[in-house]
Amino acid sequence: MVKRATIGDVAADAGVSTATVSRVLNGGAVTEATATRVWEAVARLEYTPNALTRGVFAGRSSTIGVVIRDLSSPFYLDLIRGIDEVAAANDSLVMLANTFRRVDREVAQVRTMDEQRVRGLIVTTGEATDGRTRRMAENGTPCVIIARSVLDAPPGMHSISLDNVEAGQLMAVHLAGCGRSSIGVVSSGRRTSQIERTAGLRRALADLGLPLPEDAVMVAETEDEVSGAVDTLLVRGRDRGEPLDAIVCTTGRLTVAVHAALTARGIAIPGDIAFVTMDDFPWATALGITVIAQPSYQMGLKAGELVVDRPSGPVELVFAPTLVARTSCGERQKA
Amino acid sequence: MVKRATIGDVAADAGVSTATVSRVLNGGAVTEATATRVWEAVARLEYTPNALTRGVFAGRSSTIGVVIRDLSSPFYLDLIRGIDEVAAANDSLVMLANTFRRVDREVAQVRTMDEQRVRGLIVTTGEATDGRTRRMAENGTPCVIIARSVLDAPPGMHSISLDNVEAGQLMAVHLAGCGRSSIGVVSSGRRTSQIERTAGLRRALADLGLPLPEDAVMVAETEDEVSGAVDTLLVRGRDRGEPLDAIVCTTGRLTVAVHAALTARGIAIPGDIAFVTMDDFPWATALGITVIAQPSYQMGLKAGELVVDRPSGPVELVFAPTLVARTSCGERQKA
DNA sequence: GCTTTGTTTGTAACTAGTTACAGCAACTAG
DNA sequence: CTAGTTGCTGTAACTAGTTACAAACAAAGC
Repeated sequence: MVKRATIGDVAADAGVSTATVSRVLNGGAVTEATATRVWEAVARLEYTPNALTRGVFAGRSSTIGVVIRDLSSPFYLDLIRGIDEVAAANDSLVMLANTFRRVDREVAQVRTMDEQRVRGLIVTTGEATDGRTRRMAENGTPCVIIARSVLDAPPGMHSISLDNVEAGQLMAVHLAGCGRSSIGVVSSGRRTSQIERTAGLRRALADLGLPLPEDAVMVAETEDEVSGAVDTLLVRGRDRGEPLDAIVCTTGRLTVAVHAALTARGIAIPGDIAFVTMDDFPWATALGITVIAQPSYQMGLKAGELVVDRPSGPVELVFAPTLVARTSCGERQKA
Repeated sequence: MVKRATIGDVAADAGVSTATVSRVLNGGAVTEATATRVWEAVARLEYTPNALTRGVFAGRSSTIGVVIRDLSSPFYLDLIRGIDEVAAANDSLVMLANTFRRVDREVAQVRTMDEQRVRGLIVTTGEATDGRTRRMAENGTPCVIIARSVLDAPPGMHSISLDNVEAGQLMAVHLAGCGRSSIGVVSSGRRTSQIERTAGLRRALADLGLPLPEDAVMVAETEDEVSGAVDTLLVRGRDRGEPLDAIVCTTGRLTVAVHAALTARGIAIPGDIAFVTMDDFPWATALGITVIAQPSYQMGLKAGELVVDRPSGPVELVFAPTLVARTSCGERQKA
């Protein structure tokens, strides 16, 4: 095993002090002749500076930490792409952690990010990590909370989210416009985003004279629970005397499962039942699925900028959703 | 801005030396009474140890570096999940970099990973980074090259790849079994994996008495080039007097584009043309697309283990592909 | 009661860098 | 010819930890 060259080795090889090598590397005042000799030594010894040591002195590393709940969601993928774009433009790297939707791992990974003294932290975690991110913000590490807003955020603690009420309303108006009136909802749980989307949907539906009964909303935590939830929705609609003519899914994570549950029962989309879901994805076009799209790449860009630019106060950004109409709600095709 | 507590602050607060605090934190010999006082000080000051400083002393950090060419591919997503699994079990984090398929960024990011003194590096880059990864391996940083093999790898430099020839052969046998004889191939370029898959396909086809002409293979570097490539393939087949009855895509990255090109032309799958592609993905079931699946999660697991376990010699692992038959090749359904 | 042994703790050196400050040489100005 | 200024370089202190070594102390053995 070959030992790595240190700045001391380079200094010895070039016949100067470590201070001078450091100055050459970081652009201080040095003679051109000295600089040349140092660069030659760097090349000869294949010197690669130790970013950890640099980080120790600077008080923080140059990497941006990102904690994601579920890497498989296309929303997060585009978000990361946006962050990565900003990171690359600022000589940063992205340190990514996936929590697999487990709270204990969220807490552990945010702590690790803190230990790593990340330049900034972008998280999609729940409230369990708020204590630490708050403290990190106070310690001078900008933190960006994605997909929910934060009460009484201290300076340096930001949030980026979607206007979820608006997302629900867009769905309601679109479904009503397509002549649907008996709607079932598959939601994914207790997160604020889910509740707001359902609330927006319900309010807009009510405004259109189409009340959404409480029992027309089913919660499915995992993909396995989706099939049963869809069944229940179908049965309840029939019992109510208003067989379902539309299914709304309030989370992109369960789109595949809901779609599979419907087709497995031989239900035609949109023939029998209309289908709208959250988050655009590559195959939505091929499948003709109408979705509410989030500007996830833009959100990632903004998150990265908040980390790099370090605005003084807490910043709260809310992005507008857009409806991408395709064919899954029985949309009339343009002639 | 509140300054972070250091080990010195904890020591002062507990009335001991920094050495004792370090011993409490890392499990050295200390009285229970001292340990209690130290832990109380840690809690009181909300002390978070600096992983950078630890890394300086240890000579390396505890994070695993991963450089990915294209985060949007489901193959890489599962690979990362596998790596992350091993990382989590070993108190590591994954530091991820996306190169957006640009060689200059690959080189820069592998260098940054080296500067960060990652515990190990897992890359899906091209040959341009081999010089550095070789050197890193010699310096004691295990490197795992994904999706291609490496000639004369030094100790600590490993490779994990798919049996690409076998993948091509599986496609050939399956298509022939479905009664297809005139096959067009959309490939994505000069990478070894692509060439091997096409070679395997051609060889197995020839064995079955179905030669694959040179001009039945089109290269599409980007998604934009796919539509034109498919057109050319269609025209050439017709000119040859053997209109295409199957299209093979040798990269998962272009699956969406090839599928879209086919459906945009009103070509029915599998009615008019059969379709097989690489890499399984969530929507493949819904769409009935037959694929050659890679055990990407397992590959990630192995990659992570090579980093953590540091076997002495160079290890070369080749995984077997499996064909997941659905309906896109006109498969006979089981009764 | 003294020596031996073992445990706990502190001192100080070490990791690989950065930087404040001082020193020294060369050049300019009086 | 000397004083002041400027520019380059080295010394040494600093970052926040870890650890080898030695010292201190108590308990046990003789």
